[in-house]
Amino acid sequence: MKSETKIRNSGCPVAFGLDTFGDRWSLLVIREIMLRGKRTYSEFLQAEEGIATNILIDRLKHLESQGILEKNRDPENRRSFVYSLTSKGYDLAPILIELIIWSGKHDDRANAKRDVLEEIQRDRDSFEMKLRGV
Amino acid sequence: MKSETKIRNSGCPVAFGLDTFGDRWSLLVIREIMLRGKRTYSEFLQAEEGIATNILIDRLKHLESQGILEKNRDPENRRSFVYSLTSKGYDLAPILIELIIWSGKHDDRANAKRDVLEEIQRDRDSFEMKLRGV
DNA sequence: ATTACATATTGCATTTCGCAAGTTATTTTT
DNA sequence: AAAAATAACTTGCGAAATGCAATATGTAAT
Repeated sequence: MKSETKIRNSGCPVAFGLDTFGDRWSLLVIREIMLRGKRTYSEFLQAEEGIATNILIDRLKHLESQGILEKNRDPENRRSFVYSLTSKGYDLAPILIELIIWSGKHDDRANAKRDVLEEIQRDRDSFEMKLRGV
Repeated sequence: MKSETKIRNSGCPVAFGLDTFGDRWSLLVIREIMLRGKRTYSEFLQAEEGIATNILIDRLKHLESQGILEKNRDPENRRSFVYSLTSKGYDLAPILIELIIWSGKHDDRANAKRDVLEEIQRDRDSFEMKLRGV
């Protein structure tokens, strides 16, 4: 996990966030958990974007080391591990929501999925509560 | 600019946003413009994080091709170009704000800069207006 | 014409990524 | 108890992206 060693450490909050989860895959893993209820390594692998196994495990370890995810054995399936968001991880919900709003406004592809966007527009606060599992 | 060819195109708004500006440098360029009033190639190069020249020009072209930036000659210095945000680019303000809020909450380094965070907390809406140049 | 400045490009070593195959640990089936 | 199946990794290697230094191109001032 080399990516962890390279820290810009500029003190800027934007740079801090980018160092923590600002790569092409971390937010997709977080989306799988927060928006789609996925929890295990093999479920993340099935995501439509097709993440490679070594990249996935690298990101899971990184996010875990950053206190965004935590890993525990699945009590219902002893050979499986469950990744879940910490409160620090759930605090990413507003970023995810703003990302969805931005894309909803600017992605004009016909196949763009609009259901989540409409749900946000109806009631953003309760959508955020839902993401947080409250 | 190979990064442009690799598009996940999954239809998911999170993936769309990540494809558009979800690398380690794009948001830093946008920060330079939106939060620090920087406008030119050489100003971006001076950012504390130290972006390489080839990466910078790659990202500028990419963001321009995505309609987030536009490039014009500086009327006051005819040998310089000015990059500015389009309205699509300014719409990234809420994402930047949420990123700053998240980092402000979770970056416990002593040197983390808190002035911007406090300004957001006092009045988020007028901070966003300020970023948008309104 | 020369110099200086600003933007951009090129070459090359290093790092990361993506894909396929293999490994380890645990559980189920026979 | 042995074999098969499942889940979570790990490894190897070619391809792509990145970082750094040097060079090139275009514009303006002297």
